[in-house]
Amino acid sequence: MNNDLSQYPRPSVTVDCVVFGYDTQQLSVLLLHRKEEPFANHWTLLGGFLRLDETFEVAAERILSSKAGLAGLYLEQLYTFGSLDRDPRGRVLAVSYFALVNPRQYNLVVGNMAHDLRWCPLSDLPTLGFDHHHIIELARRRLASKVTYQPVGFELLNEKFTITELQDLYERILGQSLDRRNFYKKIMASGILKATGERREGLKSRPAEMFAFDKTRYEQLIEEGFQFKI
Amino acid sequence: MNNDLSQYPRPSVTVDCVVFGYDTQQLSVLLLHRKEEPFANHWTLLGGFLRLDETFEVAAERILSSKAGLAGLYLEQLYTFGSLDRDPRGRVLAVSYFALVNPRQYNLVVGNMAHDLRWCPLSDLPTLGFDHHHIIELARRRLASKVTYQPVGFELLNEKFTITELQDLYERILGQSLDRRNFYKKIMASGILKATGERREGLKSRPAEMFAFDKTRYEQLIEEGFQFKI
DNA sequence: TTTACTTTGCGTCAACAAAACACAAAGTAA
DNA sequence: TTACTTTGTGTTTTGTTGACGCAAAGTAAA
Repeated sequence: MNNDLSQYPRPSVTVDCVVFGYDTQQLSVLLLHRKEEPFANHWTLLGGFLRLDETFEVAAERILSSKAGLAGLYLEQLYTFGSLDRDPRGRVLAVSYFALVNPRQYNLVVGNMAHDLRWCPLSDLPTLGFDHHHIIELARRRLASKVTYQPVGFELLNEKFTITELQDLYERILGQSLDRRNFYKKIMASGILKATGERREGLKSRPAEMFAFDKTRYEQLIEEGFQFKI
Repeated sequence: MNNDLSQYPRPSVTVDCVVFGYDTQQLSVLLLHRKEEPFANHWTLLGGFLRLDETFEVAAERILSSKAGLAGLYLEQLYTFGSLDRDPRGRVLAVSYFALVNPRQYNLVVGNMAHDLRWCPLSDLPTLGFDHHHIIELARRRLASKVTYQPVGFELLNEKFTITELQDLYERILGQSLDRRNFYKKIMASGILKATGERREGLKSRPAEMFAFDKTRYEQLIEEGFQFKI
């Protein structure tokens, strides 16, 4: 290493976000329709160039806010992609993040570049630009593995939800069906939900009790060495 | 995004490697004593600037080879660090990798910059430059979690080893002691070891049988849906 | 108001996996 | 021989998971 950084050629670096949303019983990602080259008229993840005065997280928040009007999301670094040919313009690294959001709690605000912005179901993705298919696939796997040992899924639901709703979300994330009664017992026994007293009304059968994620209790349990697991 | 990359300021990017080694019943990392600023006379991870014509993996191999004479190691991306002040020279991102190596199988070749290069026990690390303490701590946790569901530890041992040696390695990685008999049964039942017929001689008690990791068999088992677990 | 139907909440039981522990066999050291 | 250490295998106890039964609480229709 040398003390003068300017003598080394530097790559461009983008921060690309895989924003997961869950609504009407579907797991989706937020995609943006590009107008400019490269990959004009292709769908891509929300991304942008990292500025030298911001961390990855700050860049991700700027990008999510300016391109979709989203703020304060759960964010986690996923992986950094660096193949030589992933961007036709030259050497561009992508530090990828994944985010979880409840689409009902935010209105999408399309940025001033006026691209089309849309929730696309994971089960039916369009052709994507760059290596974004690859990034989404990795994010999907990471989410599936994460959800089994950390209560992250709640970010995707309304504040109050029924156990059945929670189970449906888990089944979509994991891609497999779970026994309703065992799931119920497991999640209740974990102690991380608090009853709200309310019930989901207006359906054609017995109204289910609604619960909320008890973050304080969860942190307390973690302190005591408890391990969340589904 | 714009088609001309040159208009955006670009960060420098290094690839930094956490090389784990296990020998004489200790888990160590390979560290390099710096002579130049910044952090002259501090110990740091093996790292170097990414070149525009190489992937992270190629860069890691170049760095490990040129600075320590190591080649063909098990490599895995760990995390990308990007805080604003992690390098006093300016904005430098670090794409970190961790590597596993059996110190007995390689002779360290100190690079032509003639730094001091040393295996430092994880339990007794010196003060490190940059945020490398932080990187090592993350790598340590990742290795501990990985070793429970993937047979990666074998990279750290000789080709042939006894079950007791394997258990000692696991105990050091996990930081907890395991029941000898249960460990023995579990690892044998997994089917990923093949007997060599040889025995560890010259000790003061019953000679133990030596085994080798059966990679072919492991891949076959994975194919059948088997899940490795300790 | 009765009956049929759906979904919820809770319980049971068997199968399997993990943790705790007993012990003989195979070597070395005195 | 005897004492000692470590290895390889077995058994028992405990805990967890998966499969499934069923009454309770609601709606819809007769």
